[in-house]
Amino acid sequence: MTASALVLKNNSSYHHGNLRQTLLAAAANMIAEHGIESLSLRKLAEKVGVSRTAAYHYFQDKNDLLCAIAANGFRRWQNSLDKLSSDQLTDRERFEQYILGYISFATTNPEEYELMFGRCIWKQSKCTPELQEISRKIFQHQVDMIEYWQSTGLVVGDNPLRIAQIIWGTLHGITKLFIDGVYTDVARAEEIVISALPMFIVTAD
Amino acid sequence: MTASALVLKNNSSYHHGNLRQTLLAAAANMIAEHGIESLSLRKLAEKVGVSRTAAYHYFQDKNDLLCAIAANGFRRWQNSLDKLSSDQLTDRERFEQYILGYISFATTNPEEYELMFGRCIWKQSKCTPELQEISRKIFQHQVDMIEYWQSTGLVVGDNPLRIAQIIWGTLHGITKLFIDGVYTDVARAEEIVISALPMFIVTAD
DNA sequence: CCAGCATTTTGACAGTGTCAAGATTGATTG
DNA sequence: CAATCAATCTTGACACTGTCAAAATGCTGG
Repeated sequence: MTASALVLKNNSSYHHGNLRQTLLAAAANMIAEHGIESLSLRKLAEKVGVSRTAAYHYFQDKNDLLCAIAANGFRRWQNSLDKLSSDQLTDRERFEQYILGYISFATTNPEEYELMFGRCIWKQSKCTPELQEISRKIFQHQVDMIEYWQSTGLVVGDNPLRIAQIIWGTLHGITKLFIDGVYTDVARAEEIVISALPMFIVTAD
Repeated sequence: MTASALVLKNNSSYHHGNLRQTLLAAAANMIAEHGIESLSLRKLAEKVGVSRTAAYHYFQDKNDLLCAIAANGFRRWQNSLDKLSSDQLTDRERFEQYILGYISFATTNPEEYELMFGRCIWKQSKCTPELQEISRKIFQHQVDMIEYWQSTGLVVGDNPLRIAQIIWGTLHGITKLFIDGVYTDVARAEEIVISALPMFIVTAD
């Protein structure tokens, strides 16, 4: 049993402490450091100081664990969005901050982003009900935001859903070209997306 | 040795015939049918009727095989682009056909597209020189096309490279949201991208 | 104190990529 | 034509993976 495991252990009642939280935190760390594909349940168990199959009492399988991490990611993204609405900004400033915040979130947590919006979870429809719920809520929230900006005349187009899909698609695409390594210099993502802004805004700069 | 292996075998000189081509074709089929992540060298070998490690004489490792498949994909995409240039079209028609062709290519060969533009190959810089070469050429070709359309006043913006990156990002993003399963109805990809067209074209419809 | 239950471990299995060493076989050369 | 050679393919082995069944552990309520 490692020292770090002992540190994480003492705050709760049962055998190992709250293993579920510990596993989630450790897994998120490992993913952020070494990428999704190099996370194995066995290495995770060893790092936490627990047996190979201990995680199976809290997660149905590996996919279930990944969904839980993704759900946490959506919660953090939700917080960013909430903080954005509470800031005192003009509509235009808020729109720009939304765009920049999206890129910032994705590029500073690329592996978490991949988990949230990538094929790993969504492709084979192995999406947890919890994840389904929270992600659907956030997708809707984003559509609502853009619909609002459109209704005030800030954002172009006449079909609210469509323009929301296009803007999201653009953000997602530029983001992924960078974090997947097709483009190498991640720092440029923000520049590019700023250049794209005028295409979405009605009044020219 | 299975019957299908015998069929594939007789056309060439050596032991198994041209195993390299056979492996590439079979692997591409398996990937197209069941997805990248469910392709294993062992299942592939069995399907071709050959031993587990036979492929290692033609490919350094699994990644090398995937790169070869991706390179083939780029060659097919290159052909589409060449065919597009030879068609007798106005600039605007050609631009629209390029956009639609991109979506069409990606949605009819989603797994190949994922291989060509996804993290699997590019992320850990395990990109073959051959793949590096051909992909770089095509990326440049696409940038050149958009630069030309911009020089004729068809496409918006003042920085050619930037607008090329943005257009590609939008295409890539919308594509990936669909083929990764975040959006479920792939048929809608084309509609969305058509709605996005006016944003890139100078004169309104 | 002990029965029961939540929690964790051990053992096992099938599957994976890949390496080292051996077997096969078509081509080449004496 | 036969012996050698090198290209080609197979066998054996290893470490690693996810996951299941069964056993062991240890806290908690009666």
